[in-house]
Amino acid sequence: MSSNKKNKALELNPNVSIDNIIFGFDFDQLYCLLIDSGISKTTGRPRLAVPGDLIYDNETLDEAANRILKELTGIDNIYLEQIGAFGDPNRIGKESDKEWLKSMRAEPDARVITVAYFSLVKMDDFNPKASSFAESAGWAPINEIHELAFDHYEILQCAREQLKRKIKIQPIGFNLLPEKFTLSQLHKLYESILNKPLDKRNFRRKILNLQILTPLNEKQVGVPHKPSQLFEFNEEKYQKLSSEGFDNFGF
Amino acid sequence: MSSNKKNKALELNPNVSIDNIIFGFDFDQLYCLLIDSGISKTTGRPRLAVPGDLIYDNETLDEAANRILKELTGIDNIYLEQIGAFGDPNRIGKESDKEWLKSMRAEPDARVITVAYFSLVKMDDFNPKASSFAESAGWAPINEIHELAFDHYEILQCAREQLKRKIKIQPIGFNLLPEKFTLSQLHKLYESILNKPLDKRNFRRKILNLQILTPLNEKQVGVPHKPSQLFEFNEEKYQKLSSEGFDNFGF
DNA sequence: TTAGCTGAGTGTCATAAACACACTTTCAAA
DNA sequence: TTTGAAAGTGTGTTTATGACACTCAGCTAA
Repeated sequence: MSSNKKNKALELNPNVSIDNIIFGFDFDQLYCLLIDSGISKTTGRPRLAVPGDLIYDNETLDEAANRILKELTGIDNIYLEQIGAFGDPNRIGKESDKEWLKSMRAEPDARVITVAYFSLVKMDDFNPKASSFAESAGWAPINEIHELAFDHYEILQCAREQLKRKIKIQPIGFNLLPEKFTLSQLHKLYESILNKPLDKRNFRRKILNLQILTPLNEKQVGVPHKPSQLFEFNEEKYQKLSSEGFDNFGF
Repeated sequence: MSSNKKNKALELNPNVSIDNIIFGFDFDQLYCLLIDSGISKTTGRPRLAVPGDLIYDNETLDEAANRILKELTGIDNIYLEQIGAFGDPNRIGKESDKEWLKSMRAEPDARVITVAYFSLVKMDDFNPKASSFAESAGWAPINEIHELAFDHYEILQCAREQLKRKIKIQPIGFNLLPEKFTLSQLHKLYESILNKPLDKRNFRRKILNLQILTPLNEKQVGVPHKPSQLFEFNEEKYQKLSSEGFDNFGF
C-alpha cells in the first residue's frame, strides 16, 4: 500500500487515476486530444485513449488534472472542470487495455477508479506536430471518434453532455477561441457544442444582449467576402453580471 | 495492496470511499441523514458525519452507494446520483477525524479519495428511531447543519447546489414525497430546495402545464381548513415528455 | 350556531423572451 | 465587371414569466 511507505510525496496511488478530455475548436468543429499508443497486438488496430495518469498521493485531484495537461501539452492555466468518477470494476476489461497496462504500470491488475475532467484549450496553443508528443498525440474531430480504450468513449460522451449543459449557463466557450474572434466563429462554436443549428439573427441578439463582448476597431482581412467585425470577451462585465446572479444564458 | 491478493471480492479498497448525502423532506423543510459517532475526545463535541464507507474491489461505485444506503436504512431502489470525487490530500486532516479513523480502519493514514452521492428518500421510509441505528443516525434539518467531519460540510453544499440545478430540469423532487401529495406540499418542497419563495399561482400553473400530475378523486381529511386535492406523479407522461426532449422545467 | 382562523384554490394583465423568416452589403478572385 | 461567399440587419407572432388579491371549505372554540 502506497500510504504505508515513508515518502508519500513521490508516490503514485495505484487505485486512482485522472483522465482528461481536452477539447479544442478550429472554427469549424470540435476536437478532442487523443493519445495513440500504437497498434494493439490483440486487435490489430491503433489503440486510442484520452490522456491520463495515476495520481500522486500528495496532490489534489485538480492539481493532478493540471499536471497531466501540462505534461502533455505544456499549457498551463487552462479551463478545467471535473466530470465525475468512473469506477466500474471491469472498466479495464478489454484485452488490448490489459496488454497496454502491463507495459505501463507497476500493478497492472489493480482496481483503478478514474476521476474524469474536461478542459477547454485554444487549439493554437497546442500544435501536436510541434511538440515532443508529435507521434503519439493528436487532435481528433469529435464526431469521428467511435471507439476508445478503457471506458474513455463513455467518458467522452459525458464530457460532451456536461459541456452542453454548462455552455447554456456560463460563457465558458470563450476558452476555446482566440482573444479576438468574430460572431460567426462564436456562432459556429455554439452550434458545434450543442450539435444543432442556431438561427443567426437570434444568436447574435442574445449574445450581444448579454453585454459581455467588446467590439474592436478591427476587421477580418483578406477574406473573399464582407470582412467581419472582431470582438473580445469582456471578463470584467461578465464578472459583474454573474455575481449579480444570472442563470440564463439559455439557448 | 488489495489488488494483489487472491480474494478480491471481499476486499475493501483502502483508497476509495463513498459518502452519501441522504435528503429527506417532512413537508416543511429539507433534512439530511447524519451519523453521530459520539463525543470526540479532541473537540469535546459530537462528531457528525455523512454515512460512507470504503468500497469493495468488486462493486461499482453506484453499487457501493446503494449498499451504504441499504445497510444504514434498509431502503432499496432509491434515487441516487453522483456528485463527484473529492480528493484533497488533507481532507482527513482534523484531529477528531484522525482519532475516529484509527478506531475504524485498517489503514487509518491512507490517502482516501471519496466519491460523493446524493439520494432522495421518502422520510416515511426511514424512521431512525425504529431502526438498529437508533442511537447513531438521525435526520438533521439542513439549515441547522454548520459543521461536519472531514470535508462533509463542503460535500453537503455541493449536493444542495446540484439538487437545485437538477430540480429545475427534471422532476426528481417526487422522490422526496409520498405517492399521494398536494400541490402545496410540492410547492413547499420546491421552495425548500431552491431556498426562495415561489409565487403560488405561478408555481401551480407551471407544474400543471407540464402534465405530469394525475389528480386523484381524493382530498385531505381532518385538516382545519379547506382540504386540498391529492395528486400523484405520472411517470408515463413524464417519460413521454422527456424522451421528446424538454429541458425547461425552469423556475 | 356561529364567528373566526387557516390554508386551498383561482384569473388577468403587462412585460419579456423566443422563434421564424429574407434581403442587402462588402470583399476577393476570376 | 461579374460572381461567389459570408456578414450583417429588423419585424411580427407566439409563448413564457411575473406580479398581484380575493373567495371557498372545513375545523375549532366560544
